[in-house]
Amino acid sequence: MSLTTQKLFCALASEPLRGMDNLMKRVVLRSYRAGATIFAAGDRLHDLRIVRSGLLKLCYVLPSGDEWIKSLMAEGAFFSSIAALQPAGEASFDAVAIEACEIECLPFAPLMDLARADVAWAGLVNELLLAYATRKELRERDLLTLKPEARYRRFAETEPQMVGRVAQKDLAAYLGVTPVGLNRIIRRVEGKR
Amino acid sequence: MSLTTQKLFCALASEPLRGMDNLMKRVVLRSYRAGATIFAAGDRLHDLRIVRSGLLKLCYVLPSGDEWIKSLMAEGAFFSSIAALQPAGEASFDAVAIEACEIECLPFAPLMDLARADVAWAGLVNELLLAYATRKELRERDLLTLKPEARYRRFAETEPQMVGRVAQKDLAAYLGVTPVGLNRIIRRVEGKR
DNA sequence: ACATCGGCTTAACCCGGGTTAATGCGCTGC
DNA sequence: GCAGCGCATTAACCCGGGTTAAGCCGATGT
Repeated sequence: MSLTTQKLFCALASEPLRGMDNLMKRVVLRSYRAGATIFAAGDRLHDLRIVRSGLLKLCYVLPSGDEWIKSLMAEGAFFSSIAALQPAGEASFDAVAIEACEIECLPFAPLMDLARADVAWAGLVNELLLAYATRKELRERDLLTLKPEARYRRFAETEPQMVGRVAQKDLAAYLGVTPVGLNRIIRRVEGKR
Repeated sequence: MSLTTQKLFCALASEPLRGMDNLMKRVVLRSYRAGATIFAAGDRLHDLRIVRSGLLKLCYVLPSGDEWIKSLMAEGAFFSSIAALQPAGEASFDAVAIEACEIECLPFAPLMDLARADVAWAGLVNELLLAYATRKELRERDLLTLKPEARYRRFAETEPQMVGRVAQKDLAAYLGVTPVGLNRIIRRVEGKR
């Protein structure tokens, strides 16, 4: 079977990776229905997760009950909890399926064993972290320098296919506005056509 | 001489690092006066930079001339441009000294050579990226889930020594409000004592 | 001593998004 | 078919921060 994980790794790696086939045997495929919780804040994660199909959200739920979406992950994306890499680390956010999802789960342990023994694998882990850091950096930039309306415009431009896939309230939580606020923005922006 | 860079690496490394002394010989110390530009958006960076003393800001300057501060870096912090790690990458932000700074510059090339040859060094690079990603993640979270006033409160609580070190306009640019707006917030918050 | 300049303070007005609430619509389950 | 629920829509009102502008204060240079 052809794994999305393997495609991802091959695309990121700058050198051939020995032991790929053995590692791929450790991948477990899990399925979730739309709305299902994939993991919750406080959980210990022991694997890297790669989206084979579907769409999910990573979200912070505040004590007040408000939900803010950290990221939206679609086919080909990978996620986990950075904190969970630390020995005593727990996820600080929830992962919830928006559409039905198939997730490939690759345990950290054998990946880290390879990375500790083989510089090519260590390089791959590096690329994964680099890709992650780059994503966070772009998002930080948008949140810092753009107002809500500009954030919506950019999202609609750069990820048009996503606009139809996520509920408006989720998009609002992702952009950092309330659902009512986003609805107003959409009406205003789309009205100008 | 004792390098901040070496202390940082030893603190992050999980295994002994062979060749540390040789690498440290490649470190160049640079000094900047307050207000000096350390690098500008568009520059190619070829080194990792570690703050030995002083305080600086990394900032996006928009076409409109508005400046937003991505991060504040004080003694012991390290920075560079993630984009600059890519072959054709340029920094997307400016680095400007707030106080007079001494910066240790460590060229990427010998560090990457070590990382490609020695898994212990690859592990260190991993830790550096991990620390960076964690920082970005926390900031993203604050920007997404907190309103300006709450961001100021958190900053004043978690980094009280910084409040006196940075100009109010810089703190405003860091928190994502205008100087006038921040001044209002401070008056409001401090008034409640 | 004086002029200059940048940053802080304050005030007045504006506006975008928050809040609350009512309405309608489509989906699900019975 | 019908009840119920969650989400989108719309409206009214509120408020925090943006904008503009004026005055002030301290540091700097002459």
